[in-house]
Amino acid sequence: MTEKISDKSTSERLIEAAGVLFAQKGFANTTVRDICDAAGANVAAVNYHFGDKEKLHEAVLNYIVEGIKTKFPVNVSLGSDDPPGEKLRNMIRFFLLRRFDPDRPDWQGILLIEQFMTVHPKLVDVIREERAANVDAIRILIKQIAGKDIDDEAVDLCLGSIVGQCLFYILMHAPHAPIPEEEKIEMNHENIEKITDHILNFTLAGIKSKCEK
Amino acid sequence: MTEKISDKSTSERLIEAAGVLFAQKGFANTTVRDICDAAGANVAAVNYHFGDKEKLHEAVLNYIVEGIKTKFPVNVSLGSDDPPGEKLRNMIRFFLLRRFDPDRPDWQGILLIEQFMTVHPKLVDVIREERAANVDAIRILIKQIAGKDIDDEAVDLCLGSIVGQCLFYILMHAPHAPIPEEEKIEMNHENIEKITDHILNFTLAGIKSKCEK
DNA sequence: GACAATCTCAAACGTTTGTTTAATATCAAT
DNA sequence: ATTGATATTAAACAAACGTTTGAGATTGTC
Repeated sequence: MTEKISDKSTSERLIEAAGVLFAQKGFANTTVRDICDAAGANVAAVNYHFGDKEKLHEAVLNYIVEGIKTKFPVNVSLGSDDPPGEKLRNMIRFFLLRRFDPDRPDWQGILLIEQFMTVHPKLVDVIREERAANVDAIRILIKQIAGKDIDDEAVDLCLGSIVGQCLFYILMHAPHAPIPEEEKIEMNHENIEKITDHILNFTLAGIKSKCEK
Repeated sequence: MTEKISDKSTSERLIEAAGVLFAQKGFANTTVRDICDAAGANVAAVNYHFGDKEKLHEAVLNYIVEGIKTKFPVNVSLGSDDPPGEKLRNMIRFFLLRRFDPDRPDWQGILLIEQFMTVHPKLVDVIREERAANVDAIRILIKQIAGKDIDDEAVDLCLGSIVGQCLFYILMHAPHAPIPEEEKIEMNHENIEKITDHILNFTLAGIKSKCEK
């Protein structure tokens, strides 16, 4: 009698085992035998529960995206009457937390970032929709912060600066990033708040300097 | 009699064909048969000239790195007596040009960026060395711009903001980035200058706001 | 032209891969 | 207890892969 690795169902164990391995070694370098071993399942389990390896991949990505979208709806604060700087701060913070949520296993964030380089066709639409909405929201906030005298080109440049600053922390924690481990900032709640404040203030100063010309 | 695809040597043609395909589909998804077909060579050519597929990979990466390091030595301007803002501008500009050099085929930049996610062991040392030198240089410039009253933590936050802003443009042009093609800014010389100036000014304002607290 | 070194070629080899098969086990409902 | 749907298993399959082989072509040198 063999010991069960966890009390979850086989398909759940497969999704989580696959997620860890995909994040670790990439989709192409992970074999279904690896996955099934890690999940304590038979080699045929992937095909029985998901059809094939590709569909398991889709299931893993959906599993992550669904969780993140409900927990961190980036647009949530836009309806309130907070000042635009406060709203911008919320968006920056959620953007970082989507990758570094301490309550979520790290492989989920890693896998999502990897999709920046090689997006899965099934995810393209979901990501693009969300992206378009977020980009529009940030553009509006930038205009509100800057006042009226800022042209669209300048708005887009500022948009790039905001997103870029967030991307830095996301990328520097990619598992194979060429950065010595000891130089990586630990992304706990305290540091995330600190970084969020920095990005916000840095950005506010940058935007203001933009319309004083 | 079969037509030669180019007048370059077989090993050169293999490196360039492999580079294009690796950038397009990734190392694992590219077969040596694909490479040899594209290079107009026999399947055995990879093994004859490089030993195996992995060593060809290394050869491709070396081929790119050597070219970039000699053409864009990021530290080159640090010795001069230009004002620190000017030096920072040069570093930003070179950082962007390393990826977007209009005189260099695009796959070279793409392949290098992909290494951010899954660094090849043979490249880790080269990249880390360069990175450490560049990071030190930028830190010094930030301190010079800020004056004396800025602590090390603040310097590192500003460093992240600078690198992040550059990364944004590099990442948004990854071949599979979830960004509609029509929204990508064309990275020609004119726009690179424009973006460089923006990042510089945005950063200068950000740094100054940092030491007025 | 003869020789040796270098290179190219079609064919085949041994593994690894994702997938399928058919038999067996599990379990709820009647 | 029997039945039928669902799930798991060991074994095998076919295709694709990186690599090797041995024979032939090409090239440079004397």
